[in-house]
Parts: sequence; C-alpha cells; structure tokens
Amino acid sequence: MKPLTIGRLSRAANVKVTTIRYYETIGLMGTPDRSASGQRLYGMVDVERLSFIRHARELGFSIDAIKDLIRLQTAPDQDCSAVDSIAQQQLVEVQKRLAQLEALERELKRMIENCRGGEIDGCQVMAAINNHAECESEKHERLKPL
Amino acid sequence: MKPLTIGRLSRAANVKVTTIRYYETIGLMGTPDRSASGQRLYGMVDVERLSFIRHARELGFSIDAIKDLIRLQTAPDQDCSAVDSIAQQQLVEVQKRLAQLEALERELKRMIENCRGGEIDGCQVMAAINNHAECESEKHERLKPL
DNA sequence: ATACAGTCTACAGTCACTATAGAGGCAAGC
DNA sequence: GCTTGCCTCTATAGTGACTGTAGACTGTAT
Repeated sequence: MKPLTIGRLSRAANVKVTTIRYYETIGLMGTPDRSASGQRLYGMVDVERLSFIRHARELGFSIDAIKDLIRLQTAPDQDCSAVDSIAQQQLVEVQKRLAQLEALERELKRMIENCRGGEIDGCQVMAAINNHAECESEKHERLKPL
Repeated sequence: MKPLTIGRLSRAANVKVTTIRYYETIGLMGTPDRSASGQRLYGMVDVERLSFIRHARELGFSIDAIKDLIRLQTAPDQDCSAVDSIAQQQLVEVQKRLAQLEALERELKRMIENCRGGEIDGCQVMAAINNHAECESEKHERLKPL
C-alpha cells in the first residue's frame, strides 16, 4: 500500500516519466498527491489507468478518444454502445490507412522493379515519381506520416 | 514565357500557396525572383520541381528524403543506386507500417466482434483494451499517428 | 560524507504543414 | 479616378503526441 514515485509508476505501466507528466498537464491523468518535498505519489489505481491508456494508444486510439473511453468507464452502468462505436470508428480509420499504404506499397514495388541500374538521368524510379499521376488511377489523399 | 505568381504556380502544381512558401523557408524550393512590388515570380522549372515534390510526398517520402532525391537529380550522370536505395528504404518503412496496422486491424475486429452489447461494466471492448498484453504475442511498437 | 540516481519546473523542439491577422498590390468594371 | 474583390506579403501561433534540455533540488546507498 505504499505509494509509488513517478519513476516506479513509469516502470510499472511501461510509460516514460515525461509522458506521465505530459498526460497530467493535458488532464488524461489526474493530479496526484504530493510528498512533503513535492514529489508525485501514485497508487495501484494509477498503474491501472496508465496501463489502460498505454494499451489504448498501442491500438491507435487518439488521446481524445481515450478521454472518452475513460469517461465512459467511470459510468459502468451505461450502455456499451458508445464504447463500441469509438472502437468501430477506430477500425474504420485503420482500414482507410491500410488501403492507402497498400496502394503505396504497390507503387513503390513497381518503381523499384523497373529500376535496372544505370545513370540517374535515365533512372526509372525518378521517372516514376515524375509521372506519378499516370501510375494508378486512384488518387492518393494527402498522406499522413508513416 | 511570362512568369507565374505564387497562386498560379499553386494551381499548376496543385500545392497550396502557404505550402509553397513553407517549402521555400525550409530550402526545398529555391528563393524565387521578385517583382518590383515584392511578389514571387516562378517559371516552368518551378512547376516541374514542385510537382516532383508533391508526387514524392504522395509516395510518403519525407522532406529530407526528397531533398536527397533533388540533389541526386541535379547530378544526372551519377549512379542510380543512391536513388534506388532511398526508394527501397521507403518501401521497407511502408511495409513495417503495414504489418503494424494489420495487427491492429485484427485486434480491433476481434474486440468488436466479442462485444455483444450490454452495460459498460461487462463490456468486452473495455476488457480487451485492459488485457491487451495477452491479445497477440507480438508487441506493438510505439504507434505513429494514423 | 559523498556519490549518484531520481525528481522538480519550465520551456523549446519535432514533423509537415495549417490558420490567422493585418497590410499592401493588381486588374476589371463603372 | 474609384471601387470592388481577389491576390499576395510578412510574421506568428497552432496542430498531435510527445521528446529533449537546463538547472536545481531530493532520496538513498555506501
């Protein structure tokens, strides 16, 4: 039952110390108790909450979505459908992104296969980037970072 | 042969005006001539360069990679292999990201399928996020934004 | 007593832009 | 010449989800 310092919480939930403090500033983690000298003190509840956050982040949920999930979690007798729809939405996003990346993969592969070496002047990879518009009928959306 | 203002260049290459100016500040586009009143003036060379940049961005290349590609482009009698390896590297990144997202898709689907409605207290989606560690043997890396 | 790891705050930097504010420029119609 | 209305200019701040840095204090082991 002894409280954890931020470093111990960090190891317990596998989230970096600086990230925990960041989560506090954005209101994702509550403001913890402090020791006499001002150090943050946490309990098992915090380990669980932080682990939940980490898992949700690993599943690609945005901070905002996680805030929603946590809010719903504290109202346990409500209907599950709100939770379900957040997850559904996340799946849709993941699938959109997958489709984009698959198109990219095809194009990069094609470019690279056509490259038979030689001088840059006649490089097929360069040509492919230049003629990108003609490569696939589908237009790419603005690409989010890899 | 009359020069283009930034707005015309923007429409010609399908890149936003603000983005062109941004590319100038980071040295991706050179500093253009100016009219007497200080407006930027561009030529067809700039349309081509900007289009190249846009195509490369659509293929997911980073700004730094594009800088490299442009540098190589201006040395046309060098070997093509440097270009090829930049493209190869990009393909590897795309494929890594694809694998990550496919794992995510499987997990989200499984979570959602298990959800049979009911109260949040017994919600399988919530449970799945909590028990995420046990879901798939593979560990997710830190996830980049969708 | 000293060394060293941990913790504190506050702020700047990342990436690739986007948005906003406020001022000045340019061409067409009246 | 004047007005209308879009175009362009600079400078600065914001985005998301953190990470990195500086400089000072704290806690613990030897």
